[in-house]
Amino acid sequence: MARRPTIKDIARRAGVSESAVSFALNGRPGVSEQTRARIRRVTEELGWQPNSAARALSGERSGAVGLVLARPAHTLGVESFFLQLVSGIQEVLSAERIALLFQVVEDIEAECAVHRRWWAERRVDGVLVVDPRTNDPRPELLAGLGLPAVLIGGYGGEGDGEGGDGGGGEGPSVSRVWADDTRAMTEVLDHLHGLGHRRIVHIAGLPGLAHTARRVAALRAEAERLGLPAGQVRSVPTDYSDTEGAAATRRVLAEPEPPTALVYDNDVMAVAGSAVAAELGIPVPGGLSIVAWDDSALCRVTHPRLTALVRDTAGFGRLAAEELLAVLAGGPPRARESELPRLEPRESTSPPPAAY
Amino acid sequence: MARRPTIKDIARRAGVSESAVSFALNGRPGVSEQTRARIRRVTEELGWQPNSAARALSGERSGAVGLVLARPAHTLGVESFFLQLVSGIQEVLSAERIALLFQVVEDIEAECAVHRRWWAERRVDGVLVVDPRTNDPRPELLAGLGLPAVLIGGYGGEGDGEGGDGGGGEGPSVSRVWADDTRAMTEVLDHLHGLGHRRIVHIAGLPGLAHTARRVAALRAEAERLGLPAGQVRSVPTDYSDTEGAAATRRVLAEPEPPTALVYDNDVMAVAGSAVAAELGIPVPGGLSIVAWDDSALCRVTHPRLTALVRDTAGFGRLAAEELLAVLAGGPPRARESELPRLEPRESTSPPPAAY
DNA sequence: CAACGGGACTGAAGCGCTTAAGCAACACGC
DNA sequence: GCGTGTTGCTTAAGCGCTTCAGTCCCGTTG
Repeated sequence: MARRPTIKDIARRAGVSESAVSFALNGRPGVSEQTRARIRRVTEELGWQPNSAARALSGERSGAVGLVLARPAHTLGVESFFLQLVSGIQEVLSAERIALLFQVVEDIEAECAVHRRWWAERRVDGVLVVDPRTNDPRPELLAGLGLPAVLIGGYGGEGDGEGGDGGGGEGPSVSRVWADDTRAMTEVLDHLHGLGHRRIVHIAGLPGLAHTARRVAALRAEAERLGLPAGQVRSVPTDYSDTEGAAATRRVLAEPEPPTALVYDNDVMAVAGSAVAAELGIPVPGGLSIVAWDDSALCRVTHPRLTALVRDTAGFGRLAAEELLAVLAGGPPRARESELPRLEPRESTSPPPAAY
Repeated sequence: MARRPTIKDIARRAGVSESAVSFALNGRPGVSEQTRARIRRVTEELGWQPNSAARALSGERSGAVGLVLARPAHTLGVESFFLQLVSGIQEVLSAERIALLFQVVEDIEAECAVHRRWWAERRVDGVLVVDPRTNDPRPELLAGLGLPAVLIGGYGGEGDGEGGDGGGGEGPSVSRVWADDTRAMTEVLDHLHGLGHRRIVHIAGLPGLAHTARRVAALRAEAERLGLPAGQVRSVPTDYSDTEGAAATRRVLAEPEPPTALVYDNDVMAVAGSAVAAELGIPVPGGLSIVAWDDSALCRVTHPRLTALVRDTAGFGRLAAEELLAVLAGGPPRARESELPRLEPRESTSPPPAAY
């Protein structure tokens, strides 16, 4: 086990003081180019890397950011969304040598506790917050702690919210990156309506999540605009799991006037739903059209392949990480919109059955 | 933004020295029970938490462990395995207030670089290593750095390997937790053989991974024992992706004498394969039996539901985390076996078609 | 009754780094 | 010749914690 060199070792070898080394390596003025070059050479030779703890202790920066995933264990795992997001986030972070602390917890209370702890322990310089909710306690908590944060998937133009901080009323009080679910949902509905569908059910995700609320609202608004009564076009809530997705599908398909098209809030439920249709002997898309929100391998492995709303999840993660870096650098809170999800038509959508 | 209290604040409020506080809070002797109680009370009041950087700097422990996932981006995401594993790991770690640093990278060289960096920066006290390979460079690297590690999914009783360290030749040179893939594969094959299948193809995962090699070897050995020629029972490699899983399925089903049963090395490929069968009009299980290695929601959402090898992945994670804690506490390297994967028969397996 | 032992606590150093302040050497202008 | 900068470095303090070597006081003991 090799001993790790410190700046003291570098200083000795280069014949200068420790602070000269620190200045040189951090690109600050006060060292001649010549000396700087020599110090850098010695550093290379010794393979020195800054001790993160020492840096954190003096520099007040831990060089790490945190991300908590609050999901009940049974809904974990089958979502492609998450790892893609993380991999995008890390592309940006690791270029800046920032580490990612990751924690999985059961619920949002536990998540808040983790944030408090990280803050108190000075473990992280900032956090990324996923799955924003309606009445989300987290922005307020984080603002209170002064822990820089970026909300991933928040916003819908709903204003600066929690008040106080900003003063002016201009811009959001906490940074966010978001996708325009409202417009995406509108487009999906228009697409299905254009194909001739009039009875459409949206198998929604967890009701408490902000984007679920926005999709539900968008569906209702667009249905109204198209003159479709609420009984024919509506949303039903689930917990995102395959189980509830399948159950909801079974339920609505058993109605006297079943829908001719289903829009699922994630890929897992869409696949589960298409299996239910197969089981019931309902042909897809002949007897039922299916759209999945979020694309993944899943949508491509079913038969027929599922029409899906594709988005660049890794890109979304990159955007979020960039935004967090901007906040850490002292930038003002912003809301940045990612590109609009794109509807990728595959074999699971077609005009409704003629009988209708 | 509240200022975070330090032991100095506690010391002042409790009327003792900082070192008394440190002793009291760390449960060391040298403080009376009375004083200790008082210090604890003040600590509670102030809501103090140790500054992790300061602790790391003096105590030589960072209070964090690392986990790197080296996967090309396109195979990321649809695996339930991973998040389940992490959630199990964290159940154990967070009870000990140990943070998890998580990093996703493209390949194993990048992973090694991350380990080196974490070590040099003293970011982590130890690491968890997933996806062990044949000729894996990581155990040697980590042993060289003196970075405590636990291999997840390694071993098969292949001995202590890399030599040197242990001296005695007793026990492995690095800790591992493992599942007995060999026996599991044997059981799967026996099950299929018992049903009457004689032509069986194993759609394997990445050839470089140690457990793939073990499963392949186990398949061959058991086929031999059962007197089945290598042409009839064999493995074909893939990269675990749905695409290659589907392609391999298509390929073997197009052969003049196609297999009557397929064993997939993960759930995603199994689902993709069952979609290919549907597309080709081959009934499952009537015309083709399918077994998935690793269960997840996926296996339950297809129609028919897939017979799968179930294992307690979160439990596996817990075991790994516990083992890492043991290593950090100075324990000797051990190989701990997790419970044997259990074959959960569902509707995708049956006797082969009578025609055969 | 002085010497001793030990429990309870304090002081100070040190982990590896950053950074404010200090200082020597030199150039410049008047 | 002397102030006034500048440049290029050093010294020292400090981040919050741990830990080791003392110190002090009190009860024992020969």
